[in-house]
Amino acid sequence: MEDQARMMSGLVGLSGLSQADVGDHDAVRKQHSLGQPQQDIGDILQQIMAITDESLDEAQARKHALNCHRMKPALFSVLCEIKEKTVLSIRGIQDEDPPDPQIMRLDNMLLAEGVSGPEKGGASAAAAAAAAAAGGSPNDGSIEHSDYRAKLAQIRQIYHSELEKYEQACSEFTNHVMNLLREQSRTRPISPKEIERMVGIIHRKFSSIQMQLKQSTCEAVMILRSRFLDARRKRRNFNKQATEVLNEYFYSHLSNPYPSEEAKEELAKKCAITVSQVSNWFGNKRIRYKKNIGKFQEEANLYAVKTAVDAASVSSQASQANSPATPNSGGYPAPCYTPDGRL
DNA sequence: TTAGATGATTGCCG
DNA sequence: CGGCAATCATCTAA
Repeated sequence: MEDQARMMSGLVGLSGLSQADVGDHDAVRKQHSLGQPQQDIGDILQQIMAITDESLDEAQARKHALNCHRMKPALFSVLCEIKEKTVLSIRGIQDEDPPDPQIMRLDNMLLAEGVSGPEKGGASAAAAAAAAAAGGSPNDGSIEHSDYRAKLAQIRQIYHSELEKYEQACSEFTNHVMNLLREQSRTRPISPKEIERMVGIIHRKFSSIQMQLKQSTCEAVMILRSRFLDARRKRRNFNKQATEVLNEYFYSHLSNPYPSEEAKEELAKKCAITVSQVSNWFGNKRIRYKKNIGKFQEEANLYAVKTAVDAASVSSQASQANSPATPNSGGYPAPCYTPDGRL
């Protein structure tokens, strides 16, 4: 009966019940002041429970006494064993997961984009070079290039500072928990193995947070890339001189406006654009000219005259007869190109 | 703000 | 693979 009362009083601190609800306070006090704990486990438990009822100094003294008790290590290991067999064994199984393939994928991508790799790495330079090669005149290209690099550097900086913050928070928290558990292991059955396991759990939690960071960084990089590498979004009209050169070629080869590979290269060099841009231009030009020859008539005449004048000036023979109003009179190919008229 | 111009892309064909 | 046709996305002049 007395034992029961002791146990009940011990529970008071934990359950929040009032002393009046569980029994005679003075009787309990008397038990506490009995001095050295008895050798049976029930007494030790009782004392552990009773700690909550005592003042801090008293509690510390009692805690120390408990720690020094010769039964303590045995009891501790038994309780740890019991705990291990029940809760932790269940948890232990699901904790053993292999390295996440998702996070490896994200890591690889960030490395490839030059975000997580070494500063100013080759990867980012390569990506920027690809951006420059993707389109636009060299001038615009270099502007986009530096803009792209700046944005990428910004993303990289945010990524690294966030990562550092997470790592710091993780290690701080881990230390805190470890200290707490070590401290509590003096009064609770917490084995080093369990502490280790807890650290593992914390690390997993933080790495899942890190994965979110990596994921959002990847997204940001993808958006950046799509914005800068999709040339359609950053289309620049060719400069006047380039258009002039291309038109000259087109109208002076109206009967067969299909420049050879060499001619394309030549034109590309003259216009400071890529060969594929030349191809695009001719493809667009042919289709649009064909669709509406009338609309291009004036332009055709203009370039016919232009070419004629150029040729005439080379032969140092004035061609006064030619004027925009009287086109196709210089012996140059008339705008006779038709869809079927491809020679 | 908007219509037309224009460079790029995509899908298909021979 | 080169070219055509349709279409997209952006630029530009009015």
